[in-house]
Amino acid sequence: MLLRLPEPYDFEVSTARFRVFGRDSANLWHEGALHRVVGGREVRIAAAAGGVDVEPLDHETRAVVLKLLGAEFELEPFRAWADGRPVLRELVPRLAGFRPPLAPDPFESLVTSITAQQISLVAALAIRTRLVEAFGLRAENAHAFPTRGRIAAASEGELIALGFSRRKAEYVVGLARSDLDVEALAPLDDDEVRARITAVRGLGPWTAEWFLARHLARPRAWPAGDLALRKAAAVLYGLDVNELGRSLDPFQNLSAHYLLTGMRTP
DNA sequence: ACCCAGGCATTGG
DNA sequence: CCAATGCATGGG
Repeated sequence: MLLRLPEPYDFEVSTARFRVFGRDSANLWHEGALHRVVGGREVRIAAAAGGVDVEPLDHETRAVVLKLLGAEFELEPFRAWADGRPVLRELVPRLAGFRPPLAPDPFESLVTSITAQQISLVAALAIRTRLVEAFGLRAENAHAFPTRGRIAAASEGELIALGFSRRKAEYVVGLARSDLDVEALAPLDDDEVRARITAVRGLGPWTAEWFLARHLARPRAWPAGDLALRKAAAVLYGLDVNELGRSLDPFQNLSAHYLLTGMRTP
């Protein structure tokens, strides 16, 4: 079934994230399509004219796939705004049809960020995929991301055996067992979300900001502590990342995604 | 054998 | 309050 997305939409460019860092068993690139488990069933998402082909497509799947593919971003105002600006004026047309994908699930988003703290995304994904395959139920080819309950029931030793540092094993299990209500964050304003997230051990400013950016799709989210984003600010603008962030208001989130994707898409 | 890679908590001044 | 330190893996 066709699931429409605002045009232009380039599925290959938009989903490159799910391929370039290695095998992602929860967002699996398989036979030219993106596979993800929704409600226990494997869903196949493929390029199609006017949007994507989704099979099977039910009510829940529609919502998850729209979230996953970043349908909620308003790209038209961003493109118009970017047109008058240095760097983005060239970058946005070069990545025409790029719509940043999102993490559909809040717990998954936070755990994914913990795995990616400090180490390369290739190393982080290798570890995360081992976690997904160890604790997430498999459908056909893809695995569901492990549930919070399953992680809460795991031991730190089991995570260490998958390649987590002792600290990160504590963070992940501790988050799963914490009283943070991740579903309750969505209606809160940016600063309140930051405060609730950073109150949890192992979740710092960088993780909070990526949660705002990649799960809640907040327009002004700007992970200034991000190593790759600091490099992009220096290389593309010759600016400090915080200065650049202020100059990109109110489109910091989309700008960050375009800058990072542009940096690794020659 | 190094060194770096999309952080964070902890410790010591 | 700011600087230094350890962390584990994958790739160069």
